[in-house]
Amino acid sequence: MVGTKTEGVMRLRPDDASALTDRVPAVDADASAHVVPHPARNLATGTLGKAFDVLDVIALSPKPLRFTDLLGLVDQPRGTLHRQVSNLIEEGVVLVNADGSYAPGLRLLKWAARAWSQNSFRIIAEPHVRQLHEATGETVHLGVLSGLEVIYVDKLETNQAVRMHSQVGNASPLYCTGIGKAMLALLDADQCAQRIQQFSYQRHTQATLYTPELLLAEIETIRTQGVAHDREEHEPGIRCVAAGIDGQDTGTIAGVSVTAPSYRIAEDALLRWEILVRETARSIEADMKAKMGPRSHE
Amino acid sequence: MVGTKTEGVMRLRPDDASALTDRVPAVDADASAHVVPHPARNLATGTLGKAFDVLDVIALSPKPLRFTDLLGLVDQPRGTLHRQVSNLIEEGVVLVNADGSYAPGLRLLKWAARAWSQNSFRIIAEPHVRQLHEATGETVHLGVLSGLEVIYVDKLETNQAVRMHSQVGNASPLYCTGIGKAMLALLDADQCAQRIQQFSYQRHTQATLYTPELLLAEIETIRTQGVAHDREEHEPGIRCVAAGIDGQDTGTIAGVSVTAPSYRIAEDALLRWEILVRETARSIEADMKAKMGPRSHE
DNA sequence: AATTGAGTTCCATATAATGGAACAAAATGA
DNA sequence: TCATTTTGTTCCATTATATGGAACTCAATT
Repeated sequence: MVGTKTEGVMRLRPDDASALTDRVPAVDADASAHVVPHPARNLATGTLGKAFDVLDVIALSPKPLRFTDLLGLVDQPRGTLHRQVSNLIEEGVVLVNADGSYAPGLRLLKWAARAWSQNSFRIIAEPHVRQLHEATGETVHLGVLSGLEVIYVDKLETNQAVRMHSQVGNASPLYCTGIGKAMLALLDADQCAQRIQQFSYQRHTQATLYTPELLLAEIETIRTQGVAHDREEHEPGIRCVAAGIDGQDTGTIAGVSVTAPSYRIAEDALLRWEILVRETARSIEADMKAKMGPRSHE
Repeated sequence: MVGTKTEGVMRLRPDDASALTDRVPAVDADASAHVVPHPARNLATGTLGKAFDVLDVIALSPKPLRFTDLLGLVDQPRGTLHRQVSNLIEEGVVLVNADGSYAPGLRLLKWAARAWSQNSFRIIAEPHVRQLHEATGETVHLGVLSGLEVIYVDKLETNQAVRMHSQVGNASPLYCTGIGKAMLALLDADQCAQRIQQFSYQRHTQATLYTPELLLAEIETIRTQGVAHDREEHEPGIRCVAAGIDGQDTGTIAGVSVTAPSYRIAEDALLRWEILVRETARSIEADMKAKMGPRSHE
């Protein structure tokens, strides 16, 4: 019986990419960085795949899209696209704004609330993540590999703020985040290489590893060290230490990390984190083995 | 409508209530919902509708379902259902647990995070909701009408607890919640009557209005008073005062509420809340009118 | 070894999605 | 103001896709 005592609680926050606080200047001052399409899209197989493809474009677009905008982003004839969107609207997963632009619908919230609260990996990992948070006193993330991205499923913030935010459900690229790189290092050569090819690299900061070569070398290092560092590669001024979690026969690949602003991190803290984060990852793996068992198929 | 008891251990929530009592409401496999936007479920139109129907059953089930369980809940032949589920899995919206049971997938989180953060109604309502929270010092909910349910899109809790929880995305029935009843009172006679017929009533508490007649009378009262009361009709010991929000030509029907445990509510507070909640609803409506404009099409 | 139950695959058929083109409705602009 | 373009919507013969009954595999049970 895995996770019989779920806390049906999900916290969402507006997409504020900053891993840390609101004081981060946000690199995306230049809109051009954001305009870049949607990196991790499925190759639409079947009717369902195509519909989700459209939903993806609508949901993941940084700006509201109207019909013609969509038409430019999705490779579909007008009539077809129109019907696909109509269906999505009728199903409540897409809604139409006042100006005719589309947005993802609230029906998705309901599904997601369940997806989060029922997720057995997250449930198993939670106590370990909390322990890491208490041990370090810094922000801790828990993320899961999904395609070319890491999807965050939990976050414990250094609670200095009055309100506690979370960015559950937000996604980041693999190549410029600690958890992302740690997960890549866990994949077998093929899987890893394949993804490294597919990324559409962007220099989020000066330190971003923005070529397959740089990334491959980094991942080699991560493999030997067992931890990954994000040295302000995603957000300026933000560092993190992460470790990958290999779900083995459960099929889950995930990661944990500790994050903090660079100026606050002492050398010895960094070392201590490496150990703690690695231990946390190992504990979670052990717990998964004990509580989840092998996956039956696929 | 939710355990605001901060003791953190015995938190009961709509979702996991069934984890304890195994009466299993068994996913309302009822009904012939037609005209309503996206009804609870059923009458799957097109391939997409059928797929979402399956997803709904998987996501909304109180207990993990394996293939044969699903087969009993969805009206589809084996071969068909198998392919539908396979497609959902391939698309990442359904995942397979270790024991072969299905669960909603994490891809939904990403969509939902966007749906929430982009939702213009929620954005407009937020400052008003926060103001109400500050004025009352009690838990405040913001919910939107979706089919036969209210989906909560925001929640400000009385922050006595260390961790702040939210149940964004959770859904509750219309007939036994303050916001739900307030929204019903806002609908035109047809829409209202239609839903009142479709509900599958359950006596959540002693006070639950569990027949169409009781409910209709209540709604009449709500119409004249402009506020709805939840007198421990959903959760024992929990009361709330709610007001409906009529989005007019935006098509949105929503509601706000103030919630607290019965023992803590003084008579004068109740009166004060009625006024504050109603004012909040009116302010949100005004803001919507100003900032959203009419919807272009159905 | 025989039997049941759960899950998966196959494939002729029916059904639903497709997409080009014609149509309607706003927005533009001269 | 009316013509013109842009944007969104509908139609329908064609084609691709989903359908579902049946046969099959693989474990558990007896």
